[in-house]
Amino acid sequence: MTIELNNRRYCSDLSLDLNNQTVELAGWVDTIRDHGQLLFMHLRDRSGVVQLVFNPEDNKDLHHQAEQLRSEYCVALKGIVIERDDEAKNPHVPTGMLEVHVSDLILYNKAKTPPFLISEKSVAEDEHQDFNVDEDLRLTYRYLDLRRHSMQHNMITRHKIMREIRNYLDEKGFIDIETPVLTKSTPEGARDYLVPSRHHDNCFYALPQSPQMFKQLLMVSGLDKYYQIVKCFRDEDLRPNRQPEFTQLDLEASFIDETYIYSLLEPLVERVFKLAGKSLQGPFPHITYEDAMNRYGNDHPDLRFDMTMVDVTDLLKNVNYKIFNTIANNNGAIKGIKVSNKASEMSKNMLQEELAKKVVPKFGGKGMTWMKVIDGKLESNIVQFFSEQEQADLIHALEATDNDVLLFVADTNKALVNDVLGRLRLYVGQKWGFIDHSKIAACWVTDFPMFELKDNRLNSMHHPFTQPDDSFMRAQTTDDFLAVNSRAYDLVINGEEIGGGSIRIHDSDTQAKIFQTLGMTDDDIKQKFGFFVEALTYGTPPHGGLALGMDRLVSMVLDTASIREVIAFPKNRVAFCPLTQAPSNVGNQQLDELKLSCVKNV
RNA sequence: GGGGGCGUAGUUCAGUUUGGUUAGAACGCCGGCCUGUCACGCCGGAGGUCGCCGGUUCGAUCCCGGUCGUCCCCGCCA
Repeated sequence: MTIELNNRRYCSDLSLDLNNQTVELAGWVDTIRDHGQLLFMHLRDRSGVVQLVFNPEDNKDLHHQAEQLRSEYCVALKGIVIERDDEAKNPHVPTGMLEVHVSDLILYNKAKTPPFLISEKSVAEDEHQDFNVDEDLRLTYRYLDLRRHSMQHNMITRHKIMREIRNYLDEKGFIDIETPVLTKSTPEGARDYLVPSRHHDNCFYALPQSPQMFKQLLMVSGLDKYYQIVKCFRDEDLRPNRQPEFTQLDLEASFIDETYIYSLLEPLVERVFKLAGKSLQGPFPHITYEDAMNRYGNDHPDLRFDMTMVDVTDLLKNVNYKIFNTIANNNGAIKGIKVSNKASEMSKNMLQEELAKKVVPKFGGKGMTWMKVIDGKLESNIVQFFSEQEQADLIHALEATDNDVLLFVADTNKALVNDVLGRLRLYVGQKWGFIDHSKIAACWVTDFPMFELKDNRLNSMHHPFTQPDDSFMRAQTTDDFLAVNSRAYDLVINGEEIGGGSIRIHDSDTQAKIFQTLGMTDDDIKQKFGFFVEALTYGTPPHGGLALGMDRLVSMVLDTASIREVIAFPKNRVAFCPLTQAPSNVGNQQLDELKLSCVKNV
């Protein structure tokens, strides 16, 4: 028997408009409910499920055939759409008002019992019901994991986001141009993945950490507006939200400034989140790097809640509390956050034993001081060391009112105070319900330092092609250079860095001085960036761009636990693919051709 | 590279505290019954190298050492 499938429909396309009509469907057996005579089944395809009915009174042979079916068997069928009786309708399933009375059935393939349950039962109420299976097992059988409805939803949404981005950038005049994957190793940044060359002895390609130099070369070429959704590779240790290969939206444009980038990206981000029914409005707030560090303790502030850090060092220069006094008078910092309206809920025991003694030390802090605001006065285990004036100053500085809790971190190392208190802010915000998870809070972080000290040497904070501010060409000393800001910007959403970019250097004098400042010799430059510096001398336009981490963005839009949920075939935590067993050994013949040999480490 | 957690049935987990006869549950799977189920129900059944190697012991899933795998935190990620 054959069933004509060119007009087949998806399960969730079925509606009462098709009542009493014949339809063709194809997919996998999702669930079976066998009543001995009447046999119900859910058929699943990528759109969802629909209930099939086999009644032996209608067709005994067919019913017998259907009784042989098991979960995950691949089938096609022909049947009539029938509206269910009212009491038999299932409001939890989108097609629950109807069912298909099957007349013809083809079994394409049986299936072994899968290593984990694929059916998600189509229970709409808790769509994110627990799917708790070891991730390596899921990755080993990823093709079955991807048969699950929620994974298909993730993949389909990812596709829609990519399509939205391409449409938008096309509207804006951007051209999609591919850049090489086999390319040149760059000395800066992350570790490169290397590919040995068979044609050139002792030579290696590197997989791109990003198409950075190529996209700038495209601007030299006059292509003007470029974008690409492209894989990038970095051989660093993995983290939950990090993969050795990941996808970036990479874009670059000429004759533009920061304002152009902001106004280009903001509607794009809005449209992307709108695909998942989430709204946010531009313009996104701007916050300088310095502000972000001082008020939030990191350069990727979570603006979904307030609780900003306040510096009270100057108020406590004469305080009797010895720890604070020493720190305040030795160039240290004392900073606090206000936990609004939680004094009655946060017990002294929790504040002291949990936060001060366990949580804060885990964040690298030496200690934490807490105070509660009760009847306009401060209460804590150390409040007697603070004068009335100092107490009033603290309440005023943190704009505290009754039932607030103030948490302070102090250290002679100012950067440490920002770091520890920033982490504490996030911890408290999370644990005590200050984060509104329905909210999308985006911002631009700007005015990054151009350089940072790394192993006591000047190092590019963003990358060496970033345009510095005007003070750079005058700068001489290390301190001068450290004071230079760059024209870089990061896009931060809900406390996560989603992307970043900069206005680039377009004249070779500035570029040369940057390389020089970074301690690179002429030979270094020539060998590593020679072609690039040369290119800058042929009429380079002013230009700039940005790259967005697409895996993180999609993961955020879909609210998944990790980026691996939005990547079809990810690597696991140790950069291994349990499905293909990559990376793996290769034969000696392959190694010989590459003139490589493995040094066994015994 | 440093620190920590975990590894028991196809899956998710109990059990190990205090070593002791036959290692359990739920779901899944197989068989039987069942005409309106949709987490169908009822009855029955199969299914285990307790990650691996070694040690202690009369005896090890349990204690100790090592090893492998995996997850988390820090370093790292221009």
